[in-house]
This record gives sequence, C-alpha cells and structure tokens, in this order.
Amino acid sequence: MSSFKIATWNVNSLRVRLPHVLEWLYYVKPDVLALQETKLQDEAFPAAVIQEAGYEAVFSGQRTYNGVAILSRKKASDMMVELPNFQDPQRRVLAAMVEDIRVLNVYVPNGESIASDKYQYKLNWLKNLELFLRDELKKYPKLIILGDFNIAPEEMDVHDPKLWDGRVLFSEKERQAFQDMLHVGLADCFRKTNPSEKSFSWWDYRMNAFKRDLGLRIDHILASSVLVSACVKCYIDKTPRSQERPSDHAPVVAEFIL
DNA sequence: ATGGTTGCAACGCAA
Repeated sequence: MSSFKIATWNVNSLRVRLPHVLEWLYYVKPDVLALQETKLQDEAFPAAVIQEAGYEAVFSGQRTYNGVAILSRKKASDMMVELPNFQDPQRRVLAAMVEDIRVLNVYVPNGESIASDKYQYKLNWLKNLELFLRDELKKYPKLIILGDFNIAPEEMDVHDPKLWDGRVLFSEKERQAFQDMLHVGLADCFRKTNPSEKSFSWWDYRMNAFKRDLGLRIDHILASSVLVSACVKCYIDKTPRSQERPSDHAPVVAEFIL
C-alpha cells in the first residue's frame, strides 16, 4: 500500500507564477502536478529550476497562450501532445505515463460565449477528447484525466446558478459533454469524496470575486473506476489564491491509496 | 453596473 498524490493547477503564466509553484510543491509535495496556461515556448520552460526542486518535467507549450506541463517525482514516459485526428496548433493536451498510471493533462478551450465560434470549437474539441478517452481507457485501466475543463458540472459548482444559467462554462451542451466523458468510465474525485461541498477552483480577477467567494468549480480530477475506489481524499487548496499576485485558479489535489 | 482585472507584448486579444 502506497500513497499517490496528484494535483492540477492552471497557473496563468508559469513565468509569473514559478515562485508560487515552487513554494506550493515544497509544502504539498505531490507526486504529480499538471499545469495549464504555462504560456511558455518549450525553449523557455524552467526545467532546471524545477529539477532542483525535485521534479522531472514534460511540457508542450507555445508563445502567449495555452501550454501544458506535467511535473512528477519520477520521470514520465510515452508522451502524447495531440488528440488523434484533430489537428490543432493550440497546445492543450499532454498525456504521459507516470509510474503505472496514465496521466492526461488537459486545458479545455474556454469558449468565450455561447454565440462565439470558440464555443463550437470547444464542443468539437470535447467530442474529440471523449473519443480519445475511450481508446486510452482500453489501453490503460489506471487512468487519471485532470486539468482546467472550463465546465462547472452541476448547480452546486456555481456560486449563483441562476445568474450563470445558459452561459459559457455552465451551458447545457458543455455540461452534457462533461457527463459524456464521465460515462466513458470516469468519476469526479472531488464530488465523489465531497458529495455536497460547495467549493470553487476559479474566481474572476475582477469585482473582488475571490474575497466574496463568487467562483466556479471548473478544474477537475477524473479517475477510472479502478482508481476512484482508491481515492481517499480530494480538496481544493485556496491558499495560493489568497497570496500576492495569484493565478485566478486554485490547485486541486487528489490522494490515492494504491 | 454589458463593467471590471490580469498576462502577453507592445495593440488589442484571450480569459
């Protein structure tokens, strides 16, 4: 029996948030940390500094936008950076093996608004992710998909469901796409271990949203059935969000006894 | 309150 701790964090620029990440790794010591919105080209990724902190890194980045990375105590292998049959210059996917677990880090498109072309891109992207997940689950029964899904699954995941009704991040089609992913054979670790807790993982920078706790739960850790039953704890760590110059997202952590 | 804040990059775009 050993403990395995995995986390996801949209850092909104790893260049700006590197000190926050290093401090957080020091205190929380996860086995794996999946990052989104690194906003760094691969040549600029701070692999050496992260290695000094005791973590290996794999990454898929670009200038200005998007970018994903997986930090892990043990070196990751079998990396994939594209959804099959879906050409996309946006760096949003990073799958890798860490120990004997398939880790799939995603930065799902935001969608902007339901009238936007970006909303259609988001739905199409999610459909392709679901197809990829079906194949991945066949290959890897021990699978965790985590990241910024940009979807609040249920009313309980939104500070004001009436206000957010029909809006991007909480629209029917996005929520259905999220359920479709679960039906492939996954469960939401946070909801599984905290059936009625109203906690958020993202708060807008504006309007003092964090202080007023006007947030959404859009960052998730989903696990295959073998792993969900081994998940003993899942929580959102609000500490970094309350610090100076924070990301607008908080890290989400899941612990497994395997 | 159709605003507001942040990051990138150097103006407006994306979130």
